[in-house]
Amino acid sequence: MKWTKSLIQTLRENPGDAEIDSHKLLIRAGLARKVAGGLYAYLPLGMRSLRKIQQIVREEMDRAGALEIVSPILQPAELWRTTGRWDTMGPNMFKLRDRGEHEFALGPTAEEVFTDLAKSLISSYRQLPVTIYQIQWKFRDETRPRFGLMRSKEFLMKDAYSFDVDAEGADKSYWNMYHAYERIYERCGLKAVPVQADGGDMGDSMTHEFHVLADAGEDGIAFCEGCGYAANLEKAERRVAPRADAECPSYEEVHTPGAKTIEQVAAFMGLSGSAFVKSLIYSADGKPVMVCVEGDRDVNDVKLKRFLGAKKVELADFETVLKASGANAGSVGPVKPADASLRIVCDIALKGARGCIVGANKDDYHLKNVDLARDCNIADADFADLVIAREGDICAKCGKPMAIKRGIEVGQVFKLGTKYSAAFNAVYKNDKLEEHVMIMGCYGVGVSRTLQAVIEQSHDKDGIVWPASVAPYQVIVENLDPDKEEVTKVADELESALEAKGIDVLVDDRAERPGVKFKDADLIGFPVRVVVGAKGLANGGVEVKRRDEDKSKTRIVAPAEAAALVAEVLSK
RNA sequence: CGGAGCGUAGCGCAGUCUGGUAGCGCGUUUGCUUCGGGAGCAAAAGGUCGAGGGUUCAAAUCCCUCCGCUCCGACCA
Repeated sequence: MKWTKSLIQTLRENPGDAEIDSHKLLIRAGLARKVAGGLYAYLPLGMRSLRKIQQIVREEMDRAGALEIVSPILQPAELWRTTGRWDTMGPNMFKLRDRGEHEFALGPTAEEVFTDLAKSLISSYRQLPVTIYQIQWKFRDETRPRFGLMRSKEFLMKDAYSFDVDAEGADKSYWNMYHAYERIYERCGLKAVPVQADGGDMGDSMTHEFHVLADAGEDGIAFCEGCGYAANLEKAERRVAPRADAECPSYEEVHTPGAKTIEQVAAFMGLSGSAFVKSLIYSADGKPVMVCVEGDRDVNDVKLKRFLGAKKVELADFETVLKASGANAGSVGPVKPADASLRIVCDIALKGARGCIVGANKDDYHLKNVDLARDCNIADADFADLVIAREGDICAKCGKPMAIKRGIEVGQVFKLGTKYSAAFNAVYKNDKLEEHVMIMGCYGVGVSRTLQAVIEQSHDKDGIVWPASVAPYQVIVENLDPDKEEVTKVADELESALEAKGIDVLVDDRAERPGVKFKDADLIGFPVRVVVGAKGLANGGVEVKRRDEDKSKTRIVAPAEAAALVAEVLSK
């Protein structure tokens, strides 16, 4: 391929609306263009990389024994009503009607469609286990698309669904996909780490997210250096040393006019945040609950939800707060709330806490010298790990401190159990003609997000540094003198020789100055650059350099041997 | 959905406060000179100033309404 015929457009300046490096490079290198907020067109270069990632995913899925199909993007509402998700997915799903007023969704995922298909295709245990997948565009009405392809309204996802006769089989299918994912990311040149995640509505289901570590990542992950435990912040469990607080005298009221937040009260009283107990009124499936954590901690909604066994938890509205505690938010505390029957749950770190400062359940007042056991009505069983893990928290498994890093979620594997198959009555018959519900798993790879994650993980100040496996072209041949026939002849012959070896090559045949061409080559990030110029040819040959190596490593070789050298350099 | 900001040439921006009929850099086209890490000179093309309404002799600029985009937060299989 010749540059002058390739519609490649690079930009000298960063796009004004990009924040993170990978997003800037995506646009500057001419891989994609924004069409509207959260919607992108993949240009020829970006399309080539996207296809390479797809192909890796496809090969590894096939190798794992999964079967590729394609299902409609436009999905009928009735499938979603079967599981109740037409309503529970809420505004995250794009919904529309046809001219006959029939309702449809633009598929945000495809559990329903695949379960329904499996129901119609599978009737016997002899057909199981089976895993089906597709690589298809997905749609989510994100409230806030951002960071280019990282979070967009439309994205390419590989989604797979496994169907098994029993839990043991489902476990096998799960780990089969898990290992396929490890291979996929490795082949994409990505360091993706599996981390444990919360099963959400599926309770304690087994699930792992695959994260590419990057400061620009949207998710926090806790890592234990000691035992290798890795979990996202929603899930990460911590161990807490028992407190040995000294006994304190009876509590007393302190007037704290106008001080609402912990910081304000702390400043008012000249104390640090950790001496405080932060008390929040939550609504759990509509019922108010008070949640107490150390003053400088944040409540983890996911842990709270799981602990309470609730379907939905959210901060209560002001009315509920006032009714439950007797005060407005800012002066709420666990000592004698207005609603005497109010359940109070506490973070485990508060077990045995004495001498604390809490809200007085009376506007503009706090209490000091509170002993939670002595002064509050809290059940022993209502102490649990309820906060978001942070740097230095103690690993629940091994007792070593954990580190917090940021990650980009590029995939997830999930044991679904029978949630969907039961809703659809997707059953098989066993060898005794008895019907059983199939056990399912689902497995996603964000293909377009992976593309950007590669860039985020692999770039420098000059541009992208593509791994050879997913680079738009593996090699760029810089024809520095396209107006000189003898130079062009060498460049074009090299192009043919490389293509004959199955290597993607782009020939930069533009009548630009060398500096412009080198800058563009670095920006786009071709793994190997070959320079063909009159000056070089006169000095013995063409130059071969890897993008990730310094100029000083440049190899000079006779034109006839260049193709072989490029193949060798590329394979390193 | 709450808070903030921005919409002016393909891209990046100035001009808006204090109204007077649109400008800079990059890119594009042409010519000459250059030519190994984003060249120089000269010329040229390219704009419903986000949309609609209002005030005014006159609106990119002031007022109103709407739309779009971005950031922070909430949310996120």
